[in-house]
Amino acid sequence: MEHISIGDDIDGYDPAAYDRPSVTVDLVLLASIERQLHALLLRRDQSPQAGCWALPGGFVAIDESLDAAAARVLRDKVGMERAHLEQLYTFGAIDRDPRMRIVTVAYLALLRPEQMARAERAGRVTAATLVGDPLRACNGEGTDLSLAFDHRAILSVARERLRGKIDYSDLAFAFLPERFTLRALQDVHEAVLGTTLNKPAFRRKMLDRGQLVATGDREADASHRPAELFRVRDAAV
Amino acid sequence: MEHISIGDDIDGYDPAAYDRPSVTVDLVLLASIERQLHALLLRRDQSPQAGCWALPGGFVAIDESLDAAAARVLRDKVGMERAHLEQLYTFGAIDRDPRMRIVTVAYLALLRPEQMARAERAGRVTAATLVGDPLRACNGEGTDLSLAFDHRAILSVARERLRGKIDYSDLAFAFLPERFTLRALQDVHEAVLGTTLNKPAFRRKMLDRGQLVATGDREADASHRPAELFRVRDAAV
DNA sequence: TTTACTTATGCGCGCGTCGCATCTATGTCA
DNA sequence: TGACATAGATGCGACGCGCGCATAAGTAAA
Repeated sequence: MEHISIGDDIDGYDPAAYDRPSVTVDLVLLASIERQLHALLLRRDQSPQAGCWALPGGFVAIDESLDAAAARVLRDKVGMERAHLEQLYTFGAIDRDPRMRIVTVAYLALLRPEQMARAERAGRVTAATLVGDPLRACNGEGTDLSLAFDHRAILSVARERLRGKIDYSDLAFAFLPERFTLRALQDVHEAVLGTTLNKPAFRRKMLDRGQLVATGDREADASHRPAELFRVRDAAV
Repeated sequence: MEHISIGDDIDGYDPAAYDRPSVTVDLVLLASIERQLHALLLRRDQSPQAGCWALPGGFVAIDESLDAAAARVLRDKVGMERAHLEQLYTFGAIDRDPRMRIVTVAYLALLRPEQMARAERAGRVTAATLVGDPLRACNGEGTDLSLAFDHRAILSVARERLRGKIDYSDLAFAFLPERFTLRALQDVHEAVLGTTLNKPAFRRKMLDRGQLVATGDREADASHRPAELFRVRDAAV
């Protein structure tokens, strides 16, 4: 084993000479349901942090890109084929995992309500509601869930990222089916921002943006006047 | 060596059992000089990509956080003690480095002009101008520099990040000395955005924000009416 | 069929922001 | 002392956006 300082240049560096961090990806899977943000979590049954809730994650293989690893975890651990995936932030504190040194690249995955419901029915993950500031994760009964490792911080960063991007990007549409009402779009914005918005102003802003196309059809199930269904102009999402 | 699939849970995983990516940090060191963005680059003298220009970087040690690694590279490779450091994005394509599989966490470091000049005088790094869209790196004579690996993509992401954040964060002040004129602040914004801005509107917006404090002093060297010097209210930056 | 209720949709007012043009102030330099 | 360059202030107009209100369009109950 050569003696090359870790501070030396990459050129001439022997990758086997030094211990290196492991690299994982963790997925923050979010959906907007009933004007609230929900995240999919796994209940840990092993030590450490048994009984705590964790984000789905997995190691990055040597022959696999970060994006590919995120897609694989989405497929294998959540049972989902496609979703709006976007890199969020990389967490690399020394003691963030007590078992070994792990650097994790967090990804954000935005789901439609039926995707989240289907993943939950598959039984490997459970949806939790994200509320409050600072962020808490609650189950259906409203009791707080304790989160494993630094996953509460990861969820907080995810929510902050959403809040910062929602009103100038088209990421809100990733939470919605292909055809949706303006009310549903506003619900997504309110769930992400945690506030209420002015309806006529929201309506105008969205329509003036030129990104929405009216389909002429209307929602079917409503017990009131049915709203018009829109879709996104480009094949965004 | 046990046979645990890379897709298995982290629990019960032997970190020595599989090849893992190496983790590095790369630093995008930027300054705003004469209404243009400049970046500090290292000229590679070894294969691969000898003669190309690269970002300063280094491996992340096993007992070192990502932020600490970035600070260490800043100190050891650039000779700089303190700077506004902020994580940018993590690049993990399989073939981004031909020597080995490397996942790199890119950091953004914002420098004041005299910091960049001092680092350049130290002789290890050279400043290049970032111009155009898509981004190009030019030397003093205006000829393009060829960048190593995926470092052009990293620089592009850095510039995009700056453009997205400059008008709602206080990152512009990291480019400026403690006391500065409104004209200098506007120059920073124009360098980052690559556009020209309206002077009275910019002035009003900045002053109305309540973040600036007038010092009462004025710049000294001007061959015209000297502008007032301001500073940031909080010890931001 | 009528009536009450709920929600969608459209219209108009007012405020604050921002771009633009213009004017004044204050320094240097010939 | 006057030309010149830039700082700094002010006023006008367009536009975005919050907000209230009127109206339309459905359902459900009487």
